[in-house]
Amino acid sequence: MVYHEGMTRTVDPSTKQMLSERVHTRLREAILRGEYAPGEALKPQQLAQQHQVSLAVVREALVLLVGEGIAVRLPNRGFAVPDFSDRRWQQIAEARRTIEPVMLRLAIERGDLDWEARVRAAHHRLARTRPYAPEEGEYYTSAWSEAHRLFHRTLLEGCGNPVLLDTFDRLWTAGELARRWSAQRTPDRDGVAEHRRLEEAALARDADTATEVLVQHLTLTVAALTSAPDQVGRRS
Amino acid sequence: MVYHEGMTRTVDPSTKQMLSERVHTRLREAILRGEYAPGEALKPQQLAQQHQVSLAVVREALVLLVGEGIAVRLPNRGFAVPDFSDRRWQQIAEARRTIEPVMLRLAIERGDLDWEARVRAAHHRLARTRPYAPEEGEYYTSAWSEAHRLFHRTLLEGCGNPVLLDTFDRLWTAGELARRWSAQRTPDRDGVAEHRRLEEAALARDADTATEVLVQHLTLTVAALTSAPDQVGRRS
DNA sequence: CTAACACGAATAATCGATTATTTTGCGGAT
DNA sequence: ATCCGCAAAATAATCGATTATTCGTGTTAG
Repeated sequence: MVYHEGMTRTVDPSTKQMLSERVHTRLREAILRGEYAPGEALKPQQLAQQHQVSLAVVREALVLLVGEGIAVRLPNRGFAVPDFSDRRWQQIAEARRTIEPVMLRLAIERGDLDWEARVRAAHHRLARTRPYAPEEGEYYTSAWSEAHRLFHRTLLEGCGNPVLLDTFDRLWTAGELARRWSAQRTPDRDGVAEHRRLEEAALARDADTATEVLVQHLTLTVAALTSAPDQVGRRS
Repeated sequence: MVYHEGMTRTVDPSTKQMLSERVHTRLREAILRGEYAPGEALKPQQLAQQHQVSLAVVREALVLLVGEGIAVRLPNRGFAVPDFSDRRWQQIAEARRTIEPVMLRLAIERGDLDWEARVRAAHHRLARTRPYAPEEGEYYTSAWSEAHRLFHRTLLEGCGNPVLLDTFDRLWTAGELARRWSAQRTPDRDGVAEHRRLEEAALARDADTATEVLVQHLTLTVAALTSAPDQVGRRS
């Protein structure tokens, strides 16, 4: 009796992922990267050909994206990238202003030494990452965006509640998507100082100051982006 | 040339729904109704046969459920109902205690006359619906559960922020799922009085009292269900 | 007797093709 | 010239079947 050598015991870890997961991840990144216009249709056939997979796989990935709020679905009319309005972006920002300060209080109250260390690490990484790539110019670098997200998330991770952190993740993703298409580009604000003050207040367990800085941080961002073009354009 | 009579111009609104949506809804209700054990596998083949649809449809519905947190997926191992632990249930309850009071403050601050009217209507409906069906005994009636959800949601709808309300919906659903399998049954607490006090404080625009009552409402529920059997069993 | 292995059955994931719906383009009537 | 209605094409939704992976079972080497 022949024992075949090509046993499926040892599998290549790189190819060891579901097709739909891979397509989902790639699509997610593409949308978040802004490679699609707001409202643009996501056509299964085109995507299937583009990614060399079947319709079912693409469809699965798209449904997953809908669940995440990164795509929308119109019955019998296919999938599309959501076209978030400025209004939507303000709503997301308000939701963050509503939820994150309370989470931060919990985190400051409960965070342990490991949390403190991770906050310092995340802040260091953020502070040492250049926000803009001079050559690319367009927008934040992906490295900075990720460091930014991780700093805010790490800060809140002290609360120790995965349900709340999941809520944060959702809001952050929605915000990234909406921010990309909002009317204004991000102004040159001193985000660096704000982040440092946030870190210091949190590690000093000064909840009042920390939440105040956080609210201001979130308010300034959205205000500068949408409702106060005067500040940016300096009219008259 | 023959013009076929069965033109698709006039469509029956009842059958005018995507198959996957219908299966998704039915599955969702079945799971929330507790027809599956925690951790039980959701087998596509079985469900496809049961609902008289193809695998792809069931699969789509299941992916959608995963996105909602009502099902989990293990790569190459299929779908299953999540087995929420008591710990998870406490985390969800804490998340609600964290988020909902702030939302309620917003609602009380912003709610208009229409909101007031809807709050009264929702409370009336809740108060006049019998929580338990004597014959069924097992659990809350679905009518009461829905009225309960709608009362809490209507109360928060005054905030006018769909993003926050979406967050509420998620937490509520997760809570319903987790509560069903938590160790304790719901004790005979005077939820009726709590709801009335909540309504009154909200309509009186008394944010402090309202949030206090809400926090207590949420705390008592989870405490009675999980961490304080003493209160229920009255030991010694 | 234990434990690892091979084999077969069950189930998950994927695919290619079919059916149903919407969109598009054309022709005719007002 | 514009609008309405009917095909034809495009695209979405669904299906049945194929391939890949895991799980259960019996067998055999140690």
